[in-house]
Amino acid sequence: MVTKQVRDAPATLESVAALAGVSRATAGRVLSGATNVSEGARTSVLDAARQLSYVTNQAARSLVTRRSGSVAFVVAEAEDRAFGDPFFPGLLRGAHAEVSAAGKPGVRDGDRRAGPPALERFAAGGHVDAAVFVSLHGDDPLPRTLRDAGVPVVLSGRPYRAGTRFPFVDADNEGGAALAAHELVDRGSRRPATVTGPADMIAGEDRLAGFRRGLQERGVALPPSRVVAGDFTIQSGYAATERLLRQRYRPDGVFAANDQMAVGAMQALREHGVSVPGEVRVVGFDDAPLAAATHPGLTTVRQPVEQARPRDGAGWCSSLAADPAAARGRRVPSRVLPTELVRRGTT
Amino acid sequence: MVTKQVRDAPATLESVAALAGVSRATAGRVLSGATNVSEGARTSVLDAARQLSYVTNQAARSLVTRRSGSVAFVVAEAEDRAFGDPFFPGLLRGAHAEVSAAGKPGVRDGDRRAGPPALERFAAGGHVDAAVFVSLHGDDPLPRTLRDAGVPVVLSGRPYRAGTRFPFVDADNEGGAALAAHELVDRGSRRPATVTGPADMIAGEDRLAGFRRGLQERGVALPPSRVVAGDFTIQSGYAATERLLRQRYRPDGVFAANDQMAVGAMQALREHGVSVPGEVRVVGFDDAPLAAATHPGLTTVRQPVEQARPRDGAGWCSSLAADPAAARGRRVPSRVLPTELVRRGTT
DNA sequence: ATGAAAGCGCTAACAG
DNA sequence: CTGTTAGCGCTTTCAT
Repeated sequence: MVTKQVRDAPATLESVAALAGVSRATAGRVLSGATNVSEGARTSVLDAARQLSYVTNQAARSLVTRRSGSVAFVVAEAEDRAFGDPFFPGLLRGAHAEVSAAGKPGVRDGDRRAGPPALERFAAGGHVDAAVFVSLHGDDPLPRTLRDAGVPVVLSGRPYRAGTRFPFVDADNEGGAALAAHELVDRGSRRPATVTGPADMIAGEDRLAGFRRGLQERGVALPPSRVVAGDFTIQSGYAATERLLRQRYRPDGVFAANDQMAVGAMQALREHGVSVPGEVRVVGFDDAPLAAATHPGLTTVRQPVEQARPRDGAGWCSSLAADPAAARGRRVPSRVLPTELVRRGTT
Repeated sequence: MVTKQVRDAPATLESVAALAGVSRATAGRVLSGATNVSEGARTSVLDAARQLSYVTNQAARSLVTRRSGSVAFVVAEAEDRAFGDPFFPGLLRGAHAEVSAAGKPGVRDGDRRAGPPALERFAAGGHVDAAVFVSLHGDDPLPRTLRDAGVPVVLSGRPYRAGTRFPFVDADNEGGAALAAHELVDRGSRRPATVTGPADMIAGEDRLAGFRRGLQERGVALPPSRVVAGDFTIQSGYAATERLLRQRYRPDGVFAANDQMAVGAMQALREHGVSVPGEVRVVGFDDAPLAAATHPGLTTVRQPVEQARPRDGAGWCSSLAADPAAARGRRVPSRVLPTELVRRGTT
């Protein structure tokens, strides 16, 4: 007597082929979408596959194709900040959307706590077809290491050292910050100030540079006393703003390099009895969910972190994920995404 | 002339064995940490491996062991909320910490947007050793589907239907909410109100139940008019609180079912000129980073979402990840993690 | 258009 | 303790 073993024996190409009455090769052709198969064979294979609820064994496939079908999402960030920053999940989400749109089953997200060696081995071990680096600090060697190991690498955010020619995708931080400067001045601020991001992050630097340029274009000065350092947290925005308020000539405008810090700034302002936007105007950066939730709503610079990506088949990790071979060979072009001012109540 | 091909030919067990002068089997034993190998063999294999910078090919290994070494992290959540909620990255991070501590290389995170069939196929295709479900709504069928497909499943959060016996890990939402009720009353509130979470999330229900119980224990009533619905967003907390403030007898205490809503509540209160904690006391839930950043600091109920996990070798996905075979066979015990009140300035 | 056959790199018996 | 021998399930020439 023959017993059907459903649970214990997952369907294989072999079994599907048998049921369909064709060879394993043909079954494989059908299931991997080759064109040169007769109609008859195709339908019977497809039927058999459905009947056996066949799913292709990725390990076996990877073994021969030398592709894993997933891309690493590496967060090179102090633990607390990465996960605390609302910005980061958006990126993850965008990556997801793109990758799955490209027909890849999932994103593999790495973590640096295990230490570079672990990650390196992981990536080099054929686990991933490519790696996306997010929120890089300073001059991290890991991207280079991976690239040297043959893994295509894309950076989210402009690389710190101009020398290392990695393809990247970034928002136009510089241009967006200039927009913020214009807004502040055009609304009447004459003594604008800024709360910067951490010095080792290129996004922070770019935003400061852009803010400087924007003010200059409007003929407004930015003395060093009105540039205070933050680190992208709410608390740092609060503290930096308090420092600003202690000055003899209080600023009448604050550009915070991200929304978190802008929220902290608003709290400090409110507690010191300073009206927003009456006495001090505030502009943030990112257009995080938080920005729409403050009262008054925070005017901010939107970057298309996730919104723009799913619609955009051309760039970023989608190009990587969709065709690792191409990425491996050709250059993936870098892209700078446009930013725009979202005017709410704080200006 | 012989040319060394470093890049194009990744080292295999074969090549390592050859260089070390042993058989492939012995090399394999060494590299997978078997004990029954002579010192001599061990060192020469290790040397050869280092020299060739050998990394084991996971696909090949998976093919034979039928293990992938990764666990799925499935977020069954309305897109916006999952990624907007600061709570969620914490979970991801906790999962990461546990899984990598257990020697697994990474977490595979799934997404439901591709649709259940895709995810199902993915998980059933031998891609993952287990699946962790996060933030389940209502009575989602997917966990059952996966379990039926032979994938061990663990739920983060108590399952909606008591009937389905899935192992889960959850915070003591009920107990924590009772703590919040006690705090409010003990600090002087006599007309406490609550902003609830969405009705289809068990955590929201549990918190409401716990709040009810806590008040009852203090002999304080909770009329239906002081129970308003929110959906865990800042905005909903703001709106719900405004509704509360329009009532004839204003509440003198608000328990929001999460910190986001508590922040919204504080905004509404402030805008209506209501002092916190002077006229109205506020308590949140989660102890999100946001809670420490408000002014005054938000009193809230902390749940050990991530903190407790890495230290705790026994539970949750660590047990899954560390030993999928055991999980597949035996029951993974469910666990309810303790909550505690974090007193800041709003009570 | 289809089948047969040869591995991909690894692990797991099984002998020695 | 070590080597030999089989495959895991799939893709891919190469014939047919």
